[in-house]
Amino acid sequence: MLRKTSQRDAIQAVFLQQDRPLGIEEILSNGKELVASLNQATVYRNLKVLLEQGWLNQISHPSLGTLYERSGKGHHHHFHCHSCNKLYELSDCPPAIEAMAPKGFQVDSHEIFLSGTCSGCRTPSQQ
Amino acid sequence: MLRKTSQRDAIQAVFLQQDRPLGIEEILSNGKELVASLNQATVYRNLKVLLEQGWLNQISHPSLGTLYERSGKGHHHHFHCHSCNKLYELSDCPPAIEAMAPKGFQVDSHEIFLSGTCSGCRTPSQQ
DNA sequence: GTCGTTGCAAAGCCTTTGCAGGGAA
DNA sequence: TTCCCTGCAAAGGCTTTGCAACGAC
Repeated sequence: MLRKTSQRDAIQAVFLQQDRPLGIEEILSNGKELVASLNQATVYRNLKVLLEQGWLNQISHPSLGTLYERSGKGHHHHFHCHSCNKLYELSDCPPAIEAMAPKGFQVDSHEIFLSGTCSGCRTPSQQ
Repeated sequence: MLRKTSQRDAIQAVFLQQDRPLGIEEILSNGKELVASLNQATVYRNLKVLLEQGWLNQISHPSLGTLYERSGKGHHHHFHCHSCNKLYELSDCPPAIEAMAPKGFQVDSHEIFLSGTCSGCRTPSQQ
C-alpha cells in the first residue's frame, strides 16, 4: 500500500547522511540535491508518513521550532548551542525527574532542553 | 512615554485574576469581558510590551504552543495534564541538570516540561 | 488499469504590520 | 495639541489541502 518513490528515498537519505535533527528548510534544500523537483508539500507529506511509521521523531524546540530526527536512538534530550546554532544529542537523563511532580501526579513523559555554548564554540582554537 | 490604557489594564487584570499560564485565546476572551472592543492585534502588541517590561514571561510549550505567565515567580517548570489540559507550576528543579551536558559545554539555561495526569484527573471522586 | 504520490496553487492557522482615527497626558 | 495606542484589514511565516497529472505495481 505504501509505494517506493524517489522523493521519499531522498528525504530518508538526507536523514541518514546528516544524522542529526533537521528542520524543513534543511530537509528540502538537501533533498533537492537528490531530486531536483522535490516540493515543500511533498516533504511535509512524507515527514508525516515517516512519523506515523515510527521512522522519525518530531521535536518541538522552544527556540528552533519543529525539527525531525531519526527514531530508534533511545530516550535522550538535546542541547542547543546558540553560538553555532547546532542541536546536540545528550545521552544522560536525570533519574529523579519524576520526583519533580507534586504528590499524586502521574508523569508519563518529559522533555528537557538545555542551551548554552558548546565546547567547540568556547575554545575555537581547539576546534 | 507609556500611556495607561483600559486595554492594557484589562490584559493585566486577566493575568492577576487567573494566576496561571494563559494562551492568546484565553487572554482575548477573558479580556473582552472587561473591554468589549478588545482586539487580537492589541493583545499581541501589549503582550510584547509586557514581555519587554519584564511583567510577563513567554513559554513555548511543546504541545500547547505559546503561553504567557506573570514573571517574578522565580525559576520553575511546568506539568501539563493531558486529561484536563491544564498547565501546573512545579517548584522543584533537579540540581544535577548541568551535569547532563558533555564535558566542556557551558549550560546557560534549561527548560523542563513534564506531562501526564494530575491528581484531580486520576481520582475524579476526590476533586 | 489502479490508486498511492507528486507539484502547484490556494487556503488555513498564528502572528505581525500599515494605516487612519481615537484618546491619554 | 501631541503622539502613543487602538481597531480593522491586509500581509507574513509555516503547514495543510484540493486537484489534476504522474508513476509504481
